[in-house]
Amino acid sequence: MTIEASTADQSTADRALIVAAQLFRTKGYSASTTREIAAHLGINKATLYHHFGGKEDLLHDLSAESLKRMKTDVAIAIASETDPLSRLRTCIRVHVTTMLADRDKHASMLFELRSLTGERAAHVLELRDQYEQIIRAVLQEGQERGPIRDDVAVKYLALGLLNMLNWTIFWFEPDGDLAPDQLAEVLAELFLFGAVERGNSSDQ
Amino acid sequence: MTIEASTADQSTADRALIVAAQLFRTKGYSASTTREIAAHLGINKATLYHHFGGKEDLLHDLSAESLKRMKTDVAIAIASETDPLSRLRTCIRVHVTTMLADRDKHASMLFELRSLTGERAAHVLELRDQYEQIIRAVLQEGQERGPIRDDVAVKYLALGLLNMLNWTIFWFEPDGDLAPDQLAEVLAELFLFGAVERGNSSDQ
DNA sequence: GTCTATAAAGAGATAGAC
DNA sequence: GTCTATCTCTTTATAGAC
Repeated sequence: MTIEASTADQSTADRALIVAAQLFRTKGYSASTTREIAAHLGINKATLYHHFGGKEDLLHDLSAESLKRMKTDVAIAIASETDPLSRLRTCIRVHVTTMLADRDKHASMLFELRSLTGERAAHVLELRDQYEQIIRAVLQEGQERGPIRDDVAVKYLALGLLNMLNWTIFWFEPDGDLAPDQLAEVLAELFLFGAVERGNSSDQ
Repeated sequence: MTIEASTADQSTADRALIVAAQLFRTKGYSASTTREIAAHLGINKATLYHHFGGKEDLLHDLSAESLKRMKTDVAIAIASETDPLSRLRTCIRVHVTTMLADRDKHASMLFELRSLTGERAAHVLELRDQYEQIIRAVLQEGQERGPIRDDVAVKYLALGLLNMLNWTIFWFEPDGDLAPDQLAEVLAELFLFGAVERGNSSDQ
């Protein structure tokens, strides 16, 4: 397993987060050891503790990094869209592409959140809630000023949307037949317009 | 934590799977110990090894149980439906209700599949593939004989559908405002007809 | 900032009596 | 089928030299 590729001119701390994320996504947080992480970094186990207080800090830091990136990317992207539907489409596209641009960190955050405790857990949960609030606001705007149906509560629109988008990180293969932005397009199309053909009398 | 509730007249092996599933879902497979499982069962650690070859057997057995139940329930339910769209609706409803009826085992299967190795992994993956083939067949039939759009490949329809349904097990709260069959209805509505209002000129 | 060495605890699993 | 007792290995984390 070659993990260290293209982490040359980064600090040891940054490289540690990259390596940890890859291990956490593949084997899970609990099954990954600080020994492995140090080995992949080419440093001694003890050296890792100079950069981080402990194993859980690695998970906290990479999770926080993942969510902050998500919040920033999506917030910037939707700021330049005025039409509610375009804004939602942009939201979906950036969510998927940002997520898949760093699969390891985002998957680790999504799957291993339960392994965080105390203040570290609280902080990451807070960041997650802030991000989801952005999504819910876009959906609500779509109901009030756009074509989004209002017979389904925003809560469940957001639930369905995040289900569809987040779980993708499990299945996505970088060498598959769709690039991240193409996959995002398919998922947006499916979420917005549904699996049943439009314009037919068979609706509902 | 009271786990042992309502496992009275079951074999020790069955009770062990129930207890293991609850721990695996909550803390993850790797972070759960055979000591904890035995403690919740009220038996000694060593006794567990009379019923199972090892910790991984617990995960394998409960995962296989989860998938076999899913396959059986869905296969029986769709057999009595002839209309392609009704069949898909039924598929979604049974998937969600069966899954949520035993959250612990299904969530453990979904999340901890990566912790299985060798033949145990191969067997569970085979069961999962068999189940997904049932879903794909229903979607394909919907394209050929029903109103399901054929501009999105079955592969991605299945991906989007399973994303939306499976991830729900993470968020579902038994004491929430929707019962499993009501939640299934909302998700079916969303997947089939999309988030954008129908019948408007704003489509596409 | 990195190392050697080690502490202290917890893990999965087994032997053998009852 | 269940127990006591224990083995063996691995884990996270720290002390202290360089």
